[in-house]
Amino acid sequence: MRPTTKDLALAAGVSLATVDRVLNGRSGVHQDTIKKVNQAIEKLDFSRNIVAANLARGKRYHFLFLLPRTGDQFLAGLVARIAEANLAFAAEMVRAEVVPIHESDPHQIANLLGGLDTDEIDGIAIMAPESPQVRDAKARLARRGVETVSFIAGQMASGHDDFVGIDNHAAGATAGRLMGRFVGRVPGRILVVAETMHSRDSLERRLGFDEVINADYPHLTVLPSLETYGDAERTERVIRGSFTRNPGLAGVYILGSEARIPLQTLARVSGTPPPVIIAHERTPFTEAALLSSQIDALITQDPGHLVRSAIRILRARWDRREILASQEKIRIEVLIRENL
Amino acid sequence: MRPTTKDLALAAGVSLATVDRVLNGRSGVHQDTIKKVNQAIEKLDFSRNIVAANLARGKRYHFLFLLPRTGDQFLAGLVARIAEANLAFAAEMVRAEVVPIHESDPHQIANLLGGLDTDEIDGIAIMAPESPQVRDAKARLARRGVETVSFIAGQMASGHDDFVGIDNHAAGATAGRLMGRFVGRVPGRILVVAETMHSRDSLERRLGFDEVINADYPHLTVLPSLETYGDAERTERVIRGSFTRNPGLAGVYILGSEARIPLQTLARVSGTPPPVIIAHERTPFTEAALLSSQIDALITQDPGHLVRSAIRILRARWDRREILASQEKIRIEVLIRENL
DNA sequence: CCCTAGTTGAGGTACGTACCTCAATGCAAG
DNA sequence: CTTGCATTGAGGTACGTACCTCAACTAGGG
Repeated sequence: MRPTTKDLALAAGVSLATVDRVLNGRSGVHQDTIKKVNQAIEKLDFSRNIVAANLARGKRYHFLFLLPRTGDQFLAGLVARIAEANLAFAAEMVRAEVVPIHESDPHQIANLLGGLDTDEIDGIAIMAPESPQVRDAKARLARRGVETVSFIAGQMASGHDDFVGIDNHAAGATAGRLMGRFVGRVPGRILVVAETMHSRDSLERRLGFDEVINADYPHLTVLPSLETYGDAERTERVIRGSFTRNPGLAGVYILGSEARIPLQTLARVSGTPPPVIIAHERTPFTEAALLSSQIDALITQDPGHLVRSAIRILRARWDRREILASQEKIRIEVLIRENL
Repeated sequence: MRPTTKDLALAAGVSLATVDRVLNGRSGVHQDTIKKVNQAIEKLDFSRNIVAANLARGKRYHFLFLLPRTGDQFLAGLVARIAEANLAFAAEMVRAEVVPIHESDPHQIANLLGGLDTDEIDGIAIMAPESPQVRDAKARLARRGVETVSFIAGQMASGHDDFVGIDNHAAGATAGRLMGRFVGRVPGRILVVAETMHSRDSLERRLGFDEVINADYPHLTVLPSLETYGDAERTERVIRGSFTRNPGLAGVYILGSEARIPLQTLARVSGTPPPVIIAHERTPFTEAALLSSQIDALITQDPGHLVRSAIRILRARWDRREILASQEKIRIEVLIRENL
C-alpha cells in the first residue's frame, strides 16, 4: 500500500499542515522540520499521488506543438496524431494544440514564443531548426516555468531541453547500409535528393549515408545532393538532368520527410532497370510506393510515438518527475513491404 | 472544460444520486430516467473521470504475466521490462507480477488459472501456445471479471481476448525478404534453425519466410528446419551436420526468440565466406553479434512496448474503455548495425 | 381510502492532495 | 514582563466520483 501524506505526517512526527508546507515548498518551516519530513519521505519511499494532487489542484496541462506551416503528408500525419493524442490523454487532463509557424523564420518563432501567456501554457514542442533567437526565447520560457522540447528537427542535446526524434546521422547510415546491400556488387552511382541541404537534419543524414557507403561499398559513388525546394517543376528538371548525365543510376536516396514529389517525378523519369530507391517517413504515398515496389525500403520514425513521447516528456518535466527513458527513445524503423 | 456528474444531473433534470445509479448500473431506476440520463451523456459528451473514480474506489489494478519458466535472455529482458513498468505505472495504481509456468503443460496452466483468486486479480497476460484447456480457463475467468490477453505467443485473434505481439507470418516474410536481398543473385541454400517446429509461431514464421523466398528468389533453396530443443550439444551436432552436407551455405535464419545457443554454435561451425545470418529478438547477445557483424539483421519486437501495451489493454478492458489502436500495434522492427 | 413497492432526491462520508484560516505555542528582543 | 515574530497544529473546503442511508414522493392494488 502506498504511503499517504497522513502516513508521512505520522512518521515525521508533524502535522498534515506541515507536511503540506514542506511538500509544496511553502515558507515558514524550520530547517530541522524540513529535514525531518524529508527523512520520513526517504524512509517510507513516499511519492505524492500526482493524480490526486492534480484533481485537488484542478490542474490541466496545456501543450503546444509548433509545426511548420508548409509541409505535405508527413506533417498532416503529425497533426492527425496530435488530435488522436488529445483523445488518449483527455482522461489525464492533457490538451495539445497545433500552432503553425514559418520554420525558416527564427525571428517570427521567437516573437511567438515571447508573446505567449505563460500562465496558460505548460509546455511546447518546437519543430524548427535551432537558432540563437529561438534558443534565447526558450531559455526565457524556462525561467517562466514553461517546458520545451525540440521536436523531430533541431539538435539532439541543446542544453536544457530534450530532443524528441531520431538520430539523423544514424538514420542516414541505416539508409546507406540498406542501399549498399540492396544494390549489390555492381559498381554504380547513387543519387541523393533533398528538399534543402541548409538544414542540419539533411546534412546529418547525408553524412551518415556517405560514411557507410564510402567505408563498405567503395564501388558505389554518391553524387552531390539535388535540392528540390519542395517545387515540382524544379524537382522534375534536376532529377531528369541527373538521370541524363548518369545513365544506369544504381540507387536513389530521398532524404527529406516529404518524398511525394520526388517519387512522382521518379515514376516518370527513372530508367530501366529501375534504381534501388530508399526514402524516409511513412505517408499514404510512400506506403503505396512500397507496396507497388516503386521503392525498396523506408526509414521512418513513428509519428504517434513522437507526439505521445513529447507530451509525456513535457508533462513529466512539469511534474518534476523522471521519465522512463526506454519508452521515450524514438526508434529508427526500417520498413519493407513485408512489415508495413 | 469537461462536464462532471453534476453537469450531467443538471442536464438530465435528475439528482446526483440518480446519475450515480445510472452510471454504475445500480437497480431501482425507471427506464425513462435511464434514457434521460443517457441522452444527457450523449448531449454533453460526458465521460467519467476515471482517475477520480479510481481514487474514490481505492481501485488498484493487479495484473499477472504468465511467462515460460524456461528461457534465456529474451525472457529475462521481458521480466526486466515488467519491473520497469511497475515503476512507470505506479502512479496509476497498476501492479504487475510475473508468474512462471511450464509453457508446454496446458493442464498445469489451466489449473493455475482456475485456482486464482478472481477478486485479487484484474487481468492476465498469458504467454503460452493456445490449447483447449487454456481457452476454457480463460473463458471462465472472463465470466468472473478477469481480463486476459495472449502475450507474444498464441494466436492473433482467439475470440474474446486481444493478442499482444507481432504477426509471425509477416515477421518470417520480413526475414525472407531481407535474406533474399542480402544474399544476392548467387544460387545457394538457406538453413533454418528453430527451437521446435511444434509451435504455431515457428510454423508461421517459416511459412512467411518460405513464401517470399519461393516467390521472389527461386535461385535460393530453403532447407528443412533444424530443431535444437534448446540443447547446446544437439544444436552443435545438427548444425555441423547440415554444414557438412551443404557446403557453401548462403544463409541461416534462426527463427526462435533465443538465438544465443545457435549463434554460439555458428561462430564455431560456420564456413567461409560466412553465410548471411538473420535472427530474431534483441538481447545482449544478439546485439553484440550484430555489432560484431556475425549477424546481418535482427527481426524484433520491443519488449518494453509489449509489456506496456499488455498492461494498457488489460486496464482499458477493465475500465470498459476503448484503446488507442495505433499505440497498441506492435511493430515488426528490423535492426541492423546502424539503427541498433 | 390505505398500504406497499418502486422511484427519486438530499445529504453524508470517503479517496489523497492542495490550499486556506485561525489559534496556539515558543523564543528572543525590548 | 510584554511584544512580536517564527513556527506549528487543527480544522475546514475543494477536486470528481463512489457508495451509503434515509426520507419523500408516486402509482397501483386491495
